[in-house]
Amino acid sequence: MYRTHNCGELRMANVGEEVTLSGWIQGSRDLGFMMYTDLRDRYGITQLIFTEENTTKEVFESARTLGREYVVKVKGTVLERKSKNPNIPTGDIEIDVNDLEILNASKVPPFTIEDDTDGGDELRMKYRYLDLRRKPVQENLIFRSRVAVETRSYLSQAGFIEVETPVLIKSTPEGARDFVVPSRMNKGQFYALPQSPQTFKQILMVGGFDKYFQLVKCFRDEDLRADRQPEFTQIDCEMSFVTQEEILNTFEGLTRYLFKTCKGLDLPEFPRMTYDEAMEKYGSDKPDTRFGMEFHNLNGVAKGKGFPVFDSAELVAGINAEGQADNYSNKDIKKLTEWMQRPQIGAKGLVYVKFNTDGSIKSSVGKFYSDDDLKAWGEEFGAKPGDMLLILSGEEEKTRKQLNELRLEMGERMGLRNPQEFKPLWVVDFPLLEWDEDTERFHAMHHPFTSPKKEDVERMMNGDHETMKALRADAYDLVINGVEIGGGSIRIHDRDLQSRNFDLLGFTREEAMAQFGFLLGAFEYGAPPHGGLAFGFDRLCAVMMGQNTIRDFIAFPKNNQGRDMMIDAPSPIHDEQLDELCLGIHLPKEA
RNA sequence: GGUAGCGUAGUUCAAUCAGGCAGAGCAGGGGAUUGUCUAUCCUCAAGUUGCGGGUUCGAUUCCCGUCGUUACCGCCA
Repeated sequence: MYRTHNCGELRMANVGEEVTLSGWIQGSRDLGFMMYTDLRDRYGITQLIFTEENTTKEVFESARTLGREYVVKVKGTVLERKSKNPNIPTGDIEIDVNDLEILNASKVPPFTIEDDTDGGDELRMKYRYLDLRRKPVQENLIFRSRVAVETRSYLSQAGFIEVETPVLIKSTPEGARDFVVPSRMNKGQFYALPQSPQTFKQILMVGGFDKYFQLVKCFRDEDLRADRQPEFTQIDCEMSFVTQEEILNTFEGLTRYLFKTCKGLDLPEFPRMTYDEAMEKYGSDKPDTRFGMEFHNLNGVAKGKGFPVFDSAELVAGINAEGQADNYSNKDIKKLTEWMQRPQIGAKGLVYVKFNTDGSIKSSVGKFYSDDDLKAWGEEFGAKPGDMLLILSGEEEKTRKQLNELRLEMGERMGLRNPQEFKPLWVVDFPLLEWDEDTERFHAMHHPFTSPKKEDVERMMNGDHETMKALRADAYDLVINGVEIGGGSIRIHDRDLQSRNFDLLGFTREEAMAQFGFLLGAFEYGAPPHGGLAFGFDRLCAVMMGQNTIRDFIAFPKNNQGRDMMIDAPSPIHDEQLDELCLGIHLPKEA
């Protein structure tokens, strides 16, 4: 028997017991006449003690040969410690070892297996099996498991059926780039890995499974970020005979349940905000509502006073950094301005107005505006003495985007983005279509099966080009703390409306039939009204734990270049494999 | 595809600004140590400064290229 207990469970109550433990050597502290060794497994750390008095010479000498990460089995007696360690649960006891068996030696690991490791990202990924031994990574994966279990529990309880959908499917032109898989039996043809099980879950609705869910891997061949992996997991759901309202309530319920059971937290309200309002007040379709600092439009009070930059701008708008007037010297503001002018943000400049606590007003555009003018601005914001307005101007969409970055940065600097606080938000009424200037065609903002709002259907069937830009969809996103957790929509279940949507998206009838004929076909056999949503499962876990990278919630993640550093994938394949698939490699020529 | 940063001992970093013997913490080896707990003290070892080229009497440092990596922008229905 390798163990009678794990390394995290022995307490004072066990004193005197003969126990057997197995685990990894965390480290040793050799005091000469006696030696302490920490034995670790995923449950905790238990201290082993070897002394000249009580330990046989053979065992003691063997113990001195133990290196970090050796795997051992020990037998011994649980003792009460003379000096206790209040920092760990097993800190009151130690094991007086009388038998030590080295199960496996270990090379010296390339980084320390500690909570605060000295290992960089690259090493940690290459030696992921060592990184996985670290407590923070284990805690994240255990948390993820918990969230998965509770998700299944909640949705099953609510009558949802978990159905698996295929991973080898068909490439579709819309959306992200597909990962493709060559077919040996169908030479020259390819499967694609699903970007999401979208069409399958809709088919399941036609098939009568009126409540479907799945924890499912999705694949998108796009460039990566800290919160984006080429393969990721969704909580994918679809329901029949429901309105948007019922869907939002169902998944608000799921979200509340997950926070309650996995974090012990009761979430506050799930307010609703239209896409237009989010863009206007926050310049983002995923605003962080842990803090206010909403945009205020200054077109009315700032234009027509002779400041050419503002006069020629489509939008003049700003935020109020409350109480920051004294915290920002001219130098600080210059730095902030330079930060805003980085190519990633691309602001032309930044105007400030300080309402100093002594009642004076200071502004970078004081030359053009009287104190009374500036006071009028302050009134727009409800600014108090000590507040500082930060104002941008320019083309409307760009300015909003830049102001969003500024707002988030100021929120960060002012400590308003508390990782322990959770503010959910439904953003609703997304536009149905997005006009792409480059390709001169419409894209589906959500996906091509999204239904326009009922009141917009008539206009969609008959309207002109400009009308199409203004169509709203029954599409919604759940945002928590400025992170898009997931989204969904009511789907089109009518074949004619779906055809019209394909028309607008620039599909010919033939293309639509070739790509989605199976779905259009299904819609001719009594498709129920349906809708659904999907949550990014990895992201949800990260947000719940207040972290902004999803990598440590995935056991074997890929790096920025989409490489698995541990197994070193992707990799070339043998010529025989290529031949079998009738594939040739044509690398791009060097420039 | 782009922008920015990083690449130096097993590892995390310093030295690079202004070219002149490449240094520290941790990890590792050896020793000491009567209650440690990421022990402490002494000591030893550890380097193709990512790679290639250029400038220079001399390059870790400056320049060009390249590769790797991170964050972000584009992209991600």
